[in-house]
Formats: sequence, structure tokens, C-alpha cells
Amino acid sequence: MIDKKTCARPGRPRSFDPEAAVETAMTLFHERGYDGVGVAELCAAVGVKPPSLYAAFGSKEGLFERALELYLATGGRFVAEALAVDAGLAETLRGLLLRAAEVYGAEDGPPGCLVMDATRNCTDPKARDLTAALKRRSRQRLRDRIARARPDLAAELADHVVVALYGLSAAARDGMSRKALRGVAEGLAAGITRRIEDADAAQ
Amino acid sequence: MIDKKTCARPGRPRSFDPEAAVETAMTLFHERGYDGVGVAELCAAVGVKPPSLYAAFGSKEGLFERALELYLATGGRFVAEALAVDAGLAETLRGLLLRAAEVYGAEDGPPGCLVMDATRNCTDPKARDLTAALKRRSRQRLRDRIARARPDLAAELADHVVVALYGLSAAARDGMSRKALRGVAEGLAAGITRRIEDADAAQ
DNA sequence: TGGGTTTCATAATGGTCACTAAATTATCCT
DNA sequence: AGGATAATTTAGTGACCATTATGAAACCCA
Repeated sequence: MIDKKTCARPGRPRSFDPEAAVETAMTLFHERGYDGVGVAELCAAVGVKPPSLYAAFGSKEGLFERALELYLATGGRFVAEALAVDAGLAETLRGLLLRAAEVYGAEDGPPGCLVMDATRNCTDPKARDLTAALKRRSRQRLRDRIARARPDLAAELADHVVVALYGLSAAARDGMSRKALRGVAEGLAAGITRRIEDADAAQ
Repeated sequence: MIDKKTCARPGRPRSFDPEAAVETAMTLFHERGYDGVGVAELCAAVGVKPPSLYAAFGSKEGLFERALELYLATGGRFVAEALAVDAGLAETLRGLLLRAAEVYGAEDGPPGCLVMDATRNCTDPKARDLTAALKRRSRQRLRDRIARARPDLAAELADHVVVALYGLSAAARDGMSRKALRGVAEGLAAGITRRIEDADAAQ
């Protein structure tokens, strides 16, 4: 295994860090959406001319794909984490919603969820497909987690939680404060808990 | 008072119906968002050349404003209607959410809410301001209605309902079926009802 | 029939979009 | 030093964006 850093390859070396470029792009796409950020602006933010970006990422859509991957490893990681918690179903879903309120309402980063909202009203079919696939996957994982405890409620409860997450993200993007988001998430979680308890009692 | 239809004014008559044009624009803006619909497409859909649209509405933003007004009188009317129902607070809010599920999931029209979602990731500040003002107004009316019964809960409960509506609209736009939206709305309403009942019991 | 008035279509404005052909520059390897 | 390689820059591509100057066309009234 050869280290790519010390053993330099031939040719002119890169003048920018592609990983840093992806992070910059992630932030911009998160702030203003896929269509809202132009290639020229991405280049200016990274400090690079268009041909360099295209050589590194192939297309705007390719850079967006990389940004989505990075988001799943950073800001969006909490979904998989919350679902992996070893707790009861109601408590697990409550944790998911409360974490969502924290992340979506973070003051040191763009509000809301990149995956859920960056391609809203987006005109590029490929970009929409990228987020749609991730949304489907997350919903499936959520549904699987619910099915472990209550297979009969999996579909409807997954929809319930998905709508709650969509709502928290959209509200965050419209400026709702982190504190308010926390309160709403707590209320939504209480409602979901009651729904599970009612089903448990009826069983 | 002179009737504008029978007593024709001087000059060449209009070759299109401005009200029908507003309706067409409303549908297009609802389907693809403000930025997603170009003036050229609006013109093609109405059957008119750009100068005619500009003579009638001043600008794309002016046409959007008219489309929003029409929406409030048609598809978006249900919010004011649901809040005007003479019922208890919990039942009123439940009716609001169930009506939202029906409207947002309608199969004979664009999904979701035009006001909430047409300017998501929108680059035009004026268009964003138009929807922002309407969202603020609706939230205020919702809050006022809640305050009539539970002034102590008005702010947090209004946020809760707003998030629920945002979530239903976003989920509808992502293809969630009307039936699923109904189920979620019912669950969200139950959660809100419990929140009110719990507060009533604690009082 | 001819002036006044209004809307019409033609055609173009400058600007931004994502993207790229061509040539230059900077590195490694021999 | 010199060839190979790869990333750089300059300068553009055509397409689309919202918007409009211009002049013809269609109506009313006299």
C-alpha cells in the first residue's frame, strides 16, 4: 500500500483540497439548495476556476453527491445513530426527534436537513434522484427499527416520524428557534409515545 | 358604476383572460415552485407572449402575488375555514390537520401547500417575502385561536401545529399518499389533543 | 373614414447558467 | 536538462433567465 501523500504522483499538484471543497459545497448547498448555488459561486468559495472543479468532481451533480455523502457522515449522522440506540421503541424515536431538533436548529450551521430540503423545487432530475434515494433508505431503516418492536405499526409509524422530521426541518429553515424546535419535538415525541402505548394496551 | 364587461373601453381588447392566467400560474408555481417556472413557460401555458403578461401583471413577482391571492381563496382557504369552526380547541386543530391531509394529498392538483413550499430554496427575495408574510399571518391567526382557549399554550401549541402542517406538506410533495397523510394527520391530532388534555388536567 | 387608445407580436436586451477547448504551468522521473 | 503527466488558467460555448423597445394590429368614438 502506497501512501498517496508522501509518494507524490507525476504532474502538477493540486492547488486546493478536494475534501475541503466538498465541505464548502455541502454548506452552500445546505444554505441555499442545489439550484440556489451556482458553479461560479462554488468556485469562488473554494478558490478555484471551473475547470478545476470539473476535473475533480465531473459535474455539479457529482460534487453534490459528494456533499451528500459528507453530510451523512457529519450533520446527518444522527439519524443512524439515534436508531442504533439500545432503548425501547418510544424512547428511541423520542431521541431521534430531539436530536433532529438540535441538529436542524443548530446556530453554527445551516438550518434544517440537507437531504430533505436541498432539492425542494429543484429543476435537476439527477440531483432530485440522489436525495430521493437517501430519503427512501432512511425511511426504510426507520421502518425496520419500528418493525422490530411493532411490525403491525411499522408503516404508519414510520410515516408519522417522517412527517415529524420533515416538519422540524422545514420549520427550522423558516427560522424557528432551536428552543421552539425542542419544545415541538418533545410534543411530537409524546404523541408518538402515546400512539405506541395505546397500541401496546390494545394488544 | 360602470360594468367593465358590457361597456367596452377603447383600444384593442384583451386576447386572454387574466383570471385564467392567474389560475394557470398558480398551478405551475404550485407544481414546481417560483424559481422552477420561467416566464417563457408561463407565457406558453397561458397562450400569450411576454409583453402581454408584463402589461397585465407588471412582473413575474406580480403574477406570483396574484397566484398567492387566488390560492388563499381556493386551495388554501381551508386554514381560515378550519380555524373558524365552532368547536373545542382540540377538535378544531384536529379538523385543521385532517383538512390539510386532504388538500395537500389531493390527486387532482399539485401536492402540498403553495404558500409553504413554493419559495423553498427560492433565490428571489421579493417572492420569499410574499410567502413569509402569509406564513406569519397564518401562524398569528392560529395562535390567536389557540389563545382563546389556552393563552398559556398559544405559542408552543402554534409551533407544534405549524410543524405538523409543514411536515404534511413536505411529505405530500415527496409523494406520500393521501391515505397515509390522513393516518399521520390523525396521529398528529391525537398527540395535540393529549397535550391539551394534559394541560387541562394540570390546571 | 380617421384619430385615439390599448394590446398585440417581433425581436432583442444584458445577465447568468453549467460546462469546456486550448494553452500554460508545475511537478516527477529518467 | 528534458520528456511525461496532470492541474492550472484564460476565455469562451450555447442555452436560458426576466424583461423591454418598437411598431403593427384591433378596438372605440367622432
